[in-house]
Amino acid sequence: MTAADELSRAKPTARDKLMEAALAVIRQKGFCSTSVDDLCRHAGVTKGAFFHHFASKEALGVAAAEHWSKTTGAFFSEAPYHDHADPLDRVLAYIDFRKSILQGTLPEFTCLVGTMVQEVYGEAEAIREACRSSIFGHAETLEADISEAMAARGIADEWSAKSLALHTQAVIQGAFILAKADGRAAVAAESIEHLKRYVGLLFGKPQAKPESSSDGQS
Amino acid sequence: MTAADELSRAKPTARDKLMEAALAVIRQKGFCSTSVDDLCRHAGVTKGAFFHHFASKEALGVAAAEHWSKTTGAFFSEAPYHDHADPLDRVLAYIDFRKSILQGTLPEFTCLVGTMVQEVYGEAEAIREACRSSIFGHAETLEADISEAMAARGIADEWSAKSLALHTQAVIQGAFILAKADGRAAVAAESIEHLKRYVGLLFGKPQAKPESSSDGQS
DNA sequence: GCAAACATACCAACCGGTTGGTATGTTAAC
DNA sequence: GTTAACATACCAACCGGTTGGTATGTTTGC
Repeated sequence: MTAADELSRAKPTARDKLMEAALAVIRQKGFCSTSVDDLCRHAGVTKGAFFHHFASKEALGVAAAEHWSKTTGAFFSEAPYHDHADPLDRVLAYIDFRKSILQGTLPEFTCLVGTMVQEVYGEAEAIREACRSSIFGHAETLEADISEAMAARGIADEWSAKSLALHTQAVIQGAFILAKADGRAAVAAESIEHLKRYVGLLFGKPQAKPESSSDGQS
Repeated sequence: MTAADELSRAKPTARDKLMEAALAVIRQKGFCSTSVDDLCRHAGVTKGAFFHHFASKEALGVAAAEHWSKTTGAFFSEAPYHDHADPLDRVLAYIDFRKSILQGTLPEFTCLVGTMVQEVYGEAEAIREACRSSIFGHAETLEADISEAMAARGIADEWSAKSLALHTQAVIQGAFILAKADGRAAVAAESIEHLKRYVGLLFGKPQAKPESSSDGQS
């Protein structure tokens, strides 16, 4: 039995509890408004434990961004949108999936690293870089499907697979901001629908009613 | 001579200086990381002056959002993109304009209210509402042109002028986040290009090379 | 096998500095 | 001479971070 097995199975360490607390509290209150005491209280650990595991609050921010990348990476890699045979269908299903997970309260579905990087990009370089890596890394998981879809349809336009992948992330991040401003998720869902329509138009897919997407082969 | 004339012309009051400081400092450091002392120092006024004009830091945040609405509202209403005869050209020119002002450092061209609302949406209801009003109000200035363009082309799809106007703001806000994460503006410009391509495709505009846009009439 | 030596995980109390905010002036305009 | 516009001095609470210390392994020498 490895150490990692033991950690993940039975007894969560103070570090584990602090990571979980960080995702929840920072998404609700933001990074700056979240004090170290807040995190310790929420995690049920003491300040001594906090600074045993993290050299500073900024170090926790970096760790939280990396933890976010890991957990969301696993979440998306196991999601069902990869099952489509056609690469374009996979991209469109990804967008549908992003829309479908806009459920619950705002802190539950908004993005930790998008929130953090907006706050600290100018002050905490290490956090900025960790957030960049998370967002751009996630975008890269889309790039292959987009490239494949472009090749299958002989598309070689003025836009690249990479830029379209990043654009999807921009739309999603922007949708979160509008949702936070509006206090509800509906406006975010509509923006993601526009994104899906855009990708469909780019690849010459006939515009269909959003309800019936069963005949996915183009 | 009105009071407003006097304010804007000769001697800026402590309030004016604090508003100007708020735009600069909050866009650089974020709302929470900006202390009242920071603002006073940057504005060259004392704390007494601050709390003479604002009941609290939150009240300054609300005032800053309203000031932002006012100044950017004037900036955009005077911008040249309104000059096109065709309403679609006005919308496309607006998007071009948004792309063209991605100049200088990040705090210089990013959005104050988009930054603030992401930080405080759950904690400071008054600020959230002021930011919402700023973003959604700006989107409304696009709605008329979009509606007109839809009517001129007989478009009545599953999407509304309002939702497209809000989508443009989502893309722009999301582009700012990616730019902050990346530390450079280029990624934002590419996302805004995607937005322009989307609007063009929505309205059946033939996709043209971005260089030659002289024959704007469709 | 077992104990000394060391490492890890965690805790309660505390520290100096900063925070938003206040109480009490002083100055200048009408 | 009253009122709005500022300045000075100050406060209690909170901030990130440090301290000395304990409990519980883990390794190593013999």
